Amino acid sequence: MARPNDEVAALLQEYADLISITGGDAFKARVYEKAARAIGGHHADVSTLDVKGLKEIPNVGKSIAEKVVEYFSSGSVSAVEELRAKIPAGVRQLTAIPTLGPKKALVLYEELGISTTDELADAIHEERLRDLKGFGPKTEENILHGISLLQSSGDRVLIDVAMGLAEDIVAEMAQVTGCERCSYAGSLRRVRETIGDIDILVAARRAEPLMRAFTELPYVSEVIAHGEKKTSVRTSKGLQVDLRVVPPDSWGAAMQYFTGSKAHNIRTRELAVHQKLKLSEYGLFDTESGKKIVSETEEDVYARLGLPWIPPTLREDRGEIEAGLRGELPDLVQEKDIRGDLHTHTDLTDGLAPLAEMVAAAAERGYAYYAVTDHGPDMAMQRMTDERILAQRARVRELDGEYGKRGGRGGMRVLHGAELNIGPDGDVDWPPEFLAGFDLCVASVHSHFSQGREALTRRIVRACENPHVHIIGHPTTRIIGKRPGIDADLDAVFAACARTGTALEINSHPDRLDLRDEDILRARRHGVRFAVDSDAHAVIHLANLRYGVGTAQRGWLTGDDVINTWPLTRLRRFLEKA
DNA sequence: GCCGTTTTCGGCCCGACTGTTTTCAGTCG
Repeated sequence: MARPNDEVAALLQEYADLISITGGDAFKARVYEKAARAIGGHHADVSTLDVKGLKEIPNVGKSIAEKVVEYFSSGSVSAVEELRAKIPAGVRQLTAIPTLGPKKALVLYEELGISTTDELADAIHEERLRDLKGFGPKTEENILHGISLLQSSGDRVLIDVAMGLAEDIVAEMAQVTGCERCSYAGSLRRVRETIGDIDILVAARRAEPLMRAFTELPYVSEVIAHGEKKTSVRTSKGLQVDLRVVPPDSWGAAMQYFTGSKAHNIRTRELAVHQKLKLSEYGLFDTESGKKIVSETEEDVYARLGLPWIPPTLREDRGEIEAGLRGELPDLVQEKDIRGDLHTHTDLTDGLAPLAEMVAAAAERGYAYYAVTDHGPDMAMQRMTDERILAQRARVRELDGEYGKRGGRGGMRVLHGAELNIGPDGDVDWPPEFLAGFDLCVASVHSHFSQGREALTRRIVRACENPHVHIIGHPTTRIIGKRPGIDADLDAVFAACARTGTALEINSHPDRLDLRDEDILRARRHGVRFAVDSDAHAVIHLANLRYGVGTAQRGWLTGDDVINTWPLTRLRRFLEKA
């Protein structure tokens, strides 16, 4: 079930789209977009707010506040309904076709009555677009190509897939003569959970050799646009990659611009305008004289706008500008702050690597502690028994003895834990006296995802109330792009975690990233603690932690919010759940 | 439609590329 805030955000976004399509005031459309974002990201449930409360949300004024109230009291908004009556839903969907925007969509509907993708494809094949003003042969071709892209998914990809490709391209570009600096930017640098396209930025005096090398990369299947300053390609897997080449002395302004987000950039440019400045990817300029003020580093650009450097993971216009102006940006948790991983598997259950290999790899990462948490017996296919887990414990204690003495700072302590299964009624695998033998327990939902909302909520709250459960693993159980999160009352779960001293996991596996950033932001307001874990089932998965840390940053978490940045003595006190 | 250290009206981010145009509109990010 969608949050009320998300429902309203979708409705306002639809209204904004309909305003654009009907040729309404573009500024008005933008305001509705901004309000949609603000409401979608607002911490409080907007269905409980009155007009006065709603108006306190930025970019929500009287008119929009009244529409929101109207929506919750009557189930619809008359202004939206009026536009819906004029423009079939299919027309709005036409704008999902790349290269086809609101203006062309309206022409197609008004002149030819086209309101679906199929009708559009037919009309092109019947050459009925030939007489329309602004529609030439190339436009027809682009639309047909756009339709096929839309139909062959062309979806966003998981962050690890995009990161692998981006790091490869950056390495390739760095080899090209004349490349002075090269980096990825965009949503990848902001560590969004999925990536729609990859932005690569290069600083060089001459762009041409880089553009050529870029289009000649082996996995490029199509060149979408090819100009002096920008080239866009599509890879054989359908991912779009944009290369921008800027003069070396514009590097900072260009990184700031191409990192985005779009909403964040609009805010920074507005700040510039208010100071009689103009901000673009080439630098920060004085509006009147046109003279460049700064552009070499991001720090310079932000500083001249009166802001501290804002970490990319915060650049979503979720209050980071205001916090920056007040000097109250959070001191975000960093990957180097993580002292240990608290959720990992071995080949005793469904992991691939033996205990000793996982522990050795963890020590290699410089951890101060590391927990082994294989599945309990309730996950029947894992064939866990008391004997097997106790034998593993004995081996863990031996390894703890070995690794605890190594290294300069007291070595790495190896902890013995388990990943328990939260059953349909909130019970977990073993009785309390057996659970007491573990150093820590993660507990997760693995089945019965579609119980009712109340039952799901009660189930997880019960797990929190278990004194031997320390961390709720992958709390919503979503699989990105495959399975939605469970429909539990997350605010009730967050409150229970805060009350019982149970941490919420930020699972770093790229197809989970669970909790997600927006839920972290809400949970944080309840005073919950978090554990950023890899849930590694193989040695290479340990490195996924970077994505979990990025997600934690997107949830504005500091090191103090994350229990596995703490020294072991403080962590052990937390595990007592006193 | 929202907003305000140029405040209650008049602004509202900025630039690249493409296609259909002879000077610019549309789309995208």
